[in-house]
Amino acid sequence: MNPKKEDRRVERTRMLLHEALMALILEKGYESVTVQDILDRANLGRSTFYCHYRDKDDLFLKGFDHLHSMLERQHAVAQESGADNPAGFNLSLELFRHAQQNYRLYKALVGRQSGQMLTSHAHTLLTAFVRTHLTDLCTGSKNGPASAELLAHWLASSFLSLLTWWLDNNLPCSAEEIDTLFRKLSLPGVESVIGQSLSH
Amino acid sequence: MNPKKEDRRVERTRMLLHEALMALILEKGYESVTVQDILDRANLGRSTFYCHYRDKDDLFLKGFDHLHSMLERQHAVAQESGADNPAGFNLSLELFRHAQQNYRLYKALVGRQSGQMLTSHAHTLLTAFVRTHLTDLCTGSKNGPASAELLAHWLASSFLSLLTWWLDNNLPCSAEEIDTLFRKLSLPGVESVIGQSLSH
Amino acid sequence: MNPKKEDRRVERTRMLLHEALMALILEKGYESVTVQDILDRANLGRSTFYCHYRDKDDLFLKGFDHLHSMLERQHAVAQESGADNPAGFNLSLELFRHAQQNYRLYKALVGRQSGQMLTSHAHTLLTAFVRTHLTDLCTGSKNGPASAELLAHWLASSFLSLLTWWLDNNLPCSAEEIDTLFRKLSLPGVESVIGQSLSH
Amino acid sequence: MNPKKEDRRVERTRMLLHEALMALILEKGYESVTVQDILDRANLGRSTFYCHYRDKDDLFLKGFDHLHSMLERQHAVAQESGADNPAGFNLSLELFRHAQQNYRLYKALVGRQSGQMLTSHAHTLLTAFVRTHLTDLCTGSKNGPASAELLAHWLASSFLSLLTWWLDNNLPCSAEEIDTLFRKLSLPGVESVIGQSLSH
DNA sequence: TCCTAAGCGAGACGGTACGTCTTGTCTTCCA
DNA sequence: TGGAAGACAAGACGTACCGTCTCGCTTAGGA
Repeated sequence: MNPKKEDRRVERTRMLLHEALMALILEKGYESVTVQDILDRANLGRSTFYCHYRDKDDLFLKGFDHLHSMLERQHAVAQESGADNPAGFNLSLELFRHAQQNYRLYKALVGRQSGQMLTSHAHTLLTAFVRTHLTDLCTGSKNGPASAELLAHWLASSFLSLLTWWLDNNLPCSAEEIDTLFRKLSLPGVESVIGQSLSH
Repeated sequence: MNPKKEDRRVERTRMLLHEALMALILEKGYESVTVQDILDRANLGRSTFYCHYRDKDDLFLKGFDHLHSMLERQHAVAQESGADNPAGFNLSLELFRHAQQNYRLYKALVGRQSGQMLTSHAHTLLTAFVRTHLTDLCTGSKNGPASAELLAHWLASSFLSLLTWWLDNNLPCSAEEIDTLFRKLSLPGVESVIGQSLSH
Repeated sequence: MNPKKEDRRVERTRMLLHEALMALILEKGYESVTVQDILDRANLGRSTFYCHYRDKDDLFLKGFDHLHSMLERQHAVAQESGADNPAGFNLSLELFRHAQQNYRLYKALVGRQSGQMLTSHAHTLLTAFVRTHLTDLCTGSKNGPASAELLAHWLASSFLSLLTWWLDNNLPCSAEEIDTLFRKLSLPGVESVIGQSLSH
Repeated sequence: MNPKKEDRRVERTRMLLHEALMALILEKGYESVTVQDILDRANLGRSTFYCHYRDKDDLFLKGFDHLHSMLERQHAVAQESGADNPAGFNLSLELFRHAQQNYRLYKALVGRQSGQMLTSHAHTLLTAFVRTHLTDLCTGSKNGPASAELLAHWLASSFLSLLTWWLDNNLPCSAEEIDTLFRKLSLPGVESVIGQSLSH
């Protein structure tokens, strides 16, 4: 009847673990962080960790889940606001802005220290997202469906490349500027391949 | 004058180790491969391994060295053949071709199974290479030197993205085609940013 | 107040390790016993061993500690029961008896198979013990303190020599008999050197 | 017919190895000395070592052989000079003198640093030697042959105990004095056990 | 004088044990 | 009763020696 207190404790424990991991990633890089490191930092026992998470990766990816949620929400918004911004490319700006607001978190999750795991996870998600929106555009063009897959893959890489650079260089410019750069770099290439102009 | 039998033995041992690692990467992925796995596969003793290489990563990266050598040689050729192909971008086709010729090797080194280590190493090398050739182009344009750095970073990502996709999808098209795609995707973006046309 | 179950587990683990070592010493001799042998015999994991002991020697010497404790307790008893038995020589009989009662343990710890380490450790302890009690006797005699040191050293050797012989020959006589022999062999020599009669 | 030069080289090599080992024993103790240490010190190659000796122990024991020879020669002399010095006890003085003359060698071979191996080897030899001479004395006495064995064992221990102490304390007294001590300590005990006076 | 056998340096090699480290499970304690 | 504490098994790691081995170089006695 009163799940409050207990859930609070659980939530607190998870937050401690999450924050310990983030702090440690920024200090030593993802790969060097040990489960024991996290435990020591969070002042928790070993079993507590494995009670909540399957392993280090699990804890790490759970911390990434709200990014994914945002991606989904962004998708909905993009659909509402009409197709005037094809390929969901307005997502990029939102992501850059979100990264700016949660600088330290993003740096731990996506930056040079983060290991490849999350980056490749994010790459997969982004690719899937972009692919959905590209398939329409590519139909009818001379490029087969392989090209849509490839384009999605490439666009995700392109975006993550800029995001990573931006974070690892401590946000040398505004989110709007880096987003503009992303569009100026990526869209002409896409257009030249699908032989069709994108409104940007 | 006579590198003799001993060197032959050493060379044979290193080759055995190298090939065992490559085979195992393709089977189980880089991270899962154990030093003992390599030893068993190559029929060698533990100390022999550590006599030649510091650890698994060392062996792996040594196998990547001739790629680096090729990059360097390619650089020399590019300089000789004239600047008609600015930014050294003819390198990309050579790399795609080389990857095609050494398909299995590249797949082990760069593909999905390879872990991030080499990819990030390759990224660093490519970035450095491209940066050198971009600096000239960027001077005089409105973009500061930071942009040259960023462009190099982005171009390296773009290239590796296509290379990875190509390898992981079992070479669905010819090296020339994937290179054309790379150029069509990447160059327009670069031109639009530096505000200058590249001959391609 | 409650040392509880956890400590029981630890105690059981240590006992398993200790008994495995003792058994293996009797089978193959101390030097030939491997940490892995002990682990296999005790059905324990490698890290468990190193969690409790620094190395094989450590485990071995810890098993010797209660002998040392007994030596200390014996010392107390000897002091109580009066100086009628000078030089603490009644210790010898107690040691022989204890060895008889813990035949297999002593054989592993002190016998031919035990390596030199414990023997020399025991020698050091015995020497220290005897020295303490000899110093009084030697003062006033013509021998300097160096002689007390030497006598202690020699007595310890003499005792260990008989103990070793007795154990390695599977207790060919009773503890009382071997102790009598020890006294008949050792005390006359001591008396002849310090020029003073010992009640025996 | 003329094995000269080659044997000289061989002899020189063995001497180098032997002296390297002795020096290293005095520096670090027998157990800590590595075959590689010996090789480095002697400026010899690995195979050279194993060409002459089976292992470190072999080299060590070979260095002990002339002590054994001396024991044998001493035995012959003792027999010639008559049985006026029963039990070959005049050997002890010769040994102490020899040890004094070859102080550093003995210290390496017998001292605290030497490991147990040689000591136990020497103990075996001494025991055998003494046993031979004791058997006569013991026959007819109330003690069975086991006692002769035990007495030999004990006498060897007693002698080695004093020798070790003498060497490890840097020869605090003359060979004659330590020998006198040895006899004053050991012979009364022997007499008291075999119930028979020994001329000393 | 050349030849041939040996001693020798150099060091690769297979193997075994070491002590360290990290992981994920499992058991027990305690609030 | 469920979270905390931490003992435990498992097994990879990189290091240290060992004893074997193959290979040339050198050197000296006999042809």
